[in-house]
Amino acid sequence: MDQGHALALKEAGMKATPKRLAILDMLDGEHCYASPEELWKRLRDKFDRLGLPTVYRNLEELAESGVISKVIHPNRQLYYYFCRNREHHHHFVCLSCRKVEDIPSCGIEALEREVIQKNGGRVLSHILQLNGLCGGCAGKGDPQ
Amino acid sequence: MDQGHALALKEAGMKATPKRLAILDMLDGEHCYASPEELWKRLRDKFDRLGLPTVYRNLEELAESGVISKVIHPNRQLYYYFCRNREHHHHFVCLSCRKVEDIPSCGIEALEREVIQKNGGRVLSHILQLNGLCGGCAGKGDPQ
DNA sequence: TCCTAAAACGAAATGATTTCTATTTAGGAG
DNA sequence: CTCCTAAATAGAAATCATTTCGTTTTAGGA
Repeated sequence: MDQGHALALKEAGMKATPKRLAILDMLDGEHCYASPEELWKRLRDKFDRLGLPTVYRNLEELAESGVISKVIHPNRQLYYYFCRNREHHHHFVCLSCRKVEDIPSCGIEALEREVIQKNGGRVLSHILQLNGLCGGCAGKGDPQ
Repeated sequence: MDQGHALALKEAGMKATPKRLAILDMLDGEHCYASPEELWKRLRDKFDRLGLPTVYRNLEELAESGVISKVIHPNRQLYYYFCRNREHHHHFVCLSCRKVEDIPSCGIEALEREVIQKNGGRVLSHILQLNGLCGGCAGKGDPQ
């Protein structure tokens, strides 16, 4: 159990409960995104009781406070990814093996300024994500 | 009924059925994205019979063939938008009034090349969308 | 005009996600 | 080290947007 995670939770104003830490630990160390149910199934044997809603709730709270990030998936189900990179960045996600690579820079802030200058208004958030096949999966058939 | 829509459907290899055209017509002329159910409710009185699944199916098919585009919404429900701009581009969507503005250029192709060069693999699609409040909605309270 | 694949119907199913109420717990205060 | 309280969890049940299915209708080329 990474002590740094407890710290990250404290900074996010969240209690460092064992289950919350376990969820975070499980996401960490993977280079893949995972669904709530998958994480739940893998964590069940670590706890005598662990509800699926607890996993859903924690993942959502962690994403909201920026500790983990959401993946936008074509099947529109929820997937989450833990990223050590604390800088603002984006992801290239493999639709086959679920590997996630960081995208270095995006220059999207300039785009935001341009849009606001032209249309007015306010940009609250942006989504930038590349979907595809990672180096290992490309050429090994279609994505699942 | 815009005759151009029938043509667009033909080009997409889809039959120009009255309902499909009506869905397309309704989306056209708006600068807002709409949900399947909203479109269905507004179209019901134009037809003695119109099933909600029909609206869902058509919107999905139209989006798949590139005639309309999907909006990625924080509530993860489906929304669609008709865009006259046939060039590759992206959108700034207002989370309050649902207005959609085109984003001129994105330079994302260069980013794709950069990512592939670094990590290998293949980019199948990308998502770029700005979420916020349009000029009219900014400063009028929080988004719904 | 015919024919056939495509489209539409609509009731029913689906299933991921959320809600709800009661119970437990983390962690700051004393 | 206790207490206390807000926060977190359990788990069953509900939700509800979306999809499926088998049947009927229709667009549009032959």
